[in-house]
Amino acid sequence: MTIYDSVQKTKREFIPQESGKASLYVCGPTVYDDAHLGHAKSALVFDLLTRVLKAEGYDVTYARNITDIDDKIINKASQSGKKIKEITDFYTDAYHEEMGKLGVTKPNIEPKATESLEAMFELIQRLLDNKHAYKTADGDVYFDTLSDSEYLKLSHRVQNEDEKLQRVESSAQKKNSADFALWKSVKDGSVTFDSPFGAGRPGWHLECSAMIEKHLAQPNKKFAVDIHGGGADLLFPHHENEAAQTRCATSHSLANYWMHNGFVNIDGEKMSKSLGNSFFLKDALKIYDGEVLRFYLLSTHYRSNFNFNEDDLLSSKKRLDKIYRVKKRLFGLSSENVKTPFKDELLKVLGDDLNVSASLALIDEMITSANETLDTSGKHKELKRDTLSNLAFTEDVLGFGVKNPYEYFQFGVNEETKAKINTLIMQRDEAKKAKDFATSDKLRDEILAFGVSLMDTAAGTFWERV
RNA sequence: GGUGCCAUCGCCAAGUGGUAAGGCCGCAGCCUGCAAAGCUGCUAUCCCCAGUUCAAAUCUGGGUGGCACCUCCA
Repeated sequence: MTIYDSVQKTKREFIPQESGKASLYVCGPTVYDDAHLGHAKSALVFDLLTRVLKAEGYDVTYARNITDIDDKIINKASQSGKKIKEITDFYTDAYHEEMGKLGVTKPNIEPKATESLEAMFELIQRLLDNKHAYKTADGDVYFDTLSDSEYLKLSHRVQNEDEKLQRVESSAQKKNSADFALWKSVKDGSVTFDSPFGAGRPGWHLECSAMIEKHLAQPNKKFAVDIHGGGADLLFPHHENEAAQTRCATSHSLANYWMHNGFVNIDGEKMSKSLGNSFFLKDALKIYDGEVLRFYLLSTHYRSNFNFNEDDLLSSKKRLDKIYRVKKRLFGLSSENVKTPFKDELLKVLGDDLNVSASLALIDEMITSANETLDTSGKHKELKRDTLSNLAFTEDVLGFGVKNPYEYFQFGVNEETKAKINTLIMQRDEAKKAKDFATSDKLRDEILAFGVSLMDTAAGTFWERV
């Protein structure tokens, strides 16, 4: 497959370091608040990537971290009076639950910062030993950006000379304004971790480098991982700094391929707390089926910025509905795995840097063609078999159409309402049989008032939530 | 100010040199007791200007208009 490498800024054929295996590391959430649509987008994109890699036959090792040491977490703890772990556990659980609803497959490895401190210490020590890091009088440890000739090559940034040579006269005692903390000394008695460098907290960038070394990297390889992913905003400074640390502390570079997903905006504006327009997943999931959100968020190319908009979401839902309607037409038939041209084509377009749009066009064509044939009389045994197999493949690779179709269409309708609707449908059927259309139409209006639509089919009358 | 990205039908959105995928909406028809669903048909020459080429939405230059990063951020 080909992958757009956001560092080389070009599409590159994916060639893993170890034949048949692919390693992927993605920056996960800092668990101090509810996950929003942006977190969902990132998780979905890399979930899709792992699914496609697996479908192409790769043995994928996928790691996504949980940042559970962070100033924001500590602030939240001191403000709320709750314990750190109470907060991080709560948001970690919530994250897992919400991602599950979006159909995001769990990573193979999900390291936490608090469980990776030893690896961080080791990395810091190596950087101190080889003079890529220094201690300040305050007890902080900084990475010396001037010591790394490759610094800023990743993000293609230029630092002007004045800025570069500017000595920072603050209490931090940084040599250079671009230097970043590997270890922050904390003396006020608040949350600290013991380390060979004194009590304090690790720098954010260090986490990822350390976890990659600990869980994924093989020392004799040129790159620590095949692919490193994350949100577009992480390229600088986060990934730049990660790459610098790994490059200077180990014998290999951090990643061979870099992938960055675009941002999610709400009605044209960036989500932010100051604008008060953050769309949290927990709220979105109350209104929309998780799979609808999955479909919508993945419907645009991962590198583009995504503008979340309710009208577009509804048109995405209608598209997903079509998958479920054909599933309904074939419901209950046993499926078998057969080779079809559709599968090859689907994998081909998804293998082109995850061209989801092209894959959706293929799915729509496949469904239309199946419906067209099913509309004509006949058994169509082979078509049914192939369509079921195609749908199963779509479920595996894209995660679309994984639910029971009847339950999908009844999302958000409570049992009491379902019972009422079913009673009314039975009454309407009797009226229809008696050709009492005035009554049956009146009953239909009553049913439609529940916010559902009705479909009379050969197999009976079905309803869907509108 | 520095760096970079983008501009395709009413809306969403593929396509990076050979003559515009797909979806939503809309219109017409088939089907239906009537609907709904499904199916069929119809709907763009690709922001502007100049250039390269036998050939450009796709390459180059200029312009206009959006956006992102440069501070924590998916």
